[in-house]
Amino acid sequence: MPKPKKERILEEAERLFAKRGYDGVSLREITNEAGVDVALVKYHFGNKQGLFDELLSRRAKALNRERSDALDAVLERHDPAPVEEVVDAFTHTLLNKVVSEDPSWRSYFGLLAQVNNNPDWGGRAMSKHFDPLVHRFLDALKRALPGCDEADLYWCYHFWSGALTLTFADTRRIDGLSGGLCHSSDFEAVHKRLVPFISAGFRALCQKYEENDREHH
Amino acid sequence: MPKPKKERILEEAERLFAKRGYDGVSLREITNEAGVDVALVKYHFGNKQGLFDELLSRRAKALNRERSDALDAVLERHDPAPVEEVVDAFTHTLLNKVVSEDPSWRSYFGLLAQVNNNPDWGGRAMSKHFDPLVHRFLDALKRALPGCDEADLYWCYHFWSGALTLTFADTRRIDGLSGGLCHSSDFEAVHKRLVPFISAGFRALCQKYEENDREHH
DNA sequence: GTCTATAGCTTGATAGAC
DNA sequence: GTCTATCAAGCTATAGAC
Repeated sequence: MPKPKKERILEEAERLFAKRGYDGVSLREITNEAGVDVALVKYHFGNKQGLFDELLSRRAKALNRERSDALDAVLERHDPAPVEEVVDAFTHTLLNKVVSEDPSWRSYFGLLAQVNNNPDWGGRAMSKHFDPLVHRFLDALKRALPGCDEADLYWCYHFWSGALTLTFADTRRIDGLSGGLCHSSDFEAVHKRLVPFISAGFRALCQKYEENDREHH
Repeated sequence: MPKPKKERILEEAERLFAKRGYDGVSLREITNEAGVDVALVKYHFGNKQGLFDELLSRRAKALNRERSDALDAVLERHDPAPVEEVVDAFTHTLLNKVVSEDPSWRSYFGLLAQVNNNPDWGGRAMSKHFDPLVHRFLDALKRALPGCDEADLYWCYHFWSGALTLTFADTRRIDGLSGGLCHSSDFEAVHKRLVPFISAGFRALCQKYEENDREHH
């Protein structure tokens, strides 16, 4: 039994939008790749924007639940939890999906990279789907970093988000820059490094008191 | 004396491409905003891609020299220089231009944000214009972080680049996320926080030995 | 659900007059 | 350098048959 055509449209659209952005792909290209007729886009999704919105939201729900559960698991072990564990709970789920599962997740994150950096409507779209979850994580980080300034916390998340989405954009720039030493699509390498990098940033900006009474200037 | 039309095209193109990306803007929209005829694009730049390339390169040269000079100034004072000073020399120049000078620099950095996150040809374009400069900075950081792993260094730069360009994309997401506490276009606020954030990340991943013989585990 | 057929418009590009 | 005029191709969207 072949895949439903609606599903084929979604898959190809996800793949192509991730590569070239909303305006860089036409409906005809999507439907040609999917082997279906253009008119089906109207039938199933209303129009191009409707197709795109459907792409964004269909995976967001499951993803949010999964990451929320990951945070719960950390907080059950200890609350306040160490910065590293909270950061890892946020990032872990994404990078795991990219490495091991269904390759269409990779397209989805590429899509999010496009949206996150879109100055026109990307901010609103990201907020709509992910801000409630982000607030949960920032609350946990706030407890991990007592006395921290709220604005610092939000800016740290901003830097984190930028580092993460550039990774998912998979531009292959680092391949050349590093002379072949690193690879843009080596998400295991990122996984190993992103959590300590970001955690150190949070601590540097937001950690007002050392945990122990060790001497420090 | 009115501005040359060639200049007006460049200005409007920069502004619009920064907002909506290469495929999101038509030549007619650019030339309408500039109050000139479409055919002038062909005359001055050959075609749409030629116009875009000209936008990328015309400011890159001056920018690279300025940042290279900033690095020289730091290294003259001390080599190896502290991580913070090297990171600051890279970032300082950009953020200064955005805060105080000609508003078109802001458009230019918005453009770079689009390019840096473009999976299709963005990596190549960024490399072409900026990799030599980046290598100079990474060399300085390598000396500041003796014994560090090269791959770690490149990935740190990658995270840095993502954080910086999401800032320049100016998506206004942080405005809503923070409930109005932070503003996407508040580059002074970023300036204050980006350098310590990124420096801490570099140290966390790349610093193999403490500078003093202070006790640590 | 799926297709044919097409309307109506915009796109990038360009030849040629001035 | 600048404009008028136009082209061929592409686009999204949709009405209507099956």
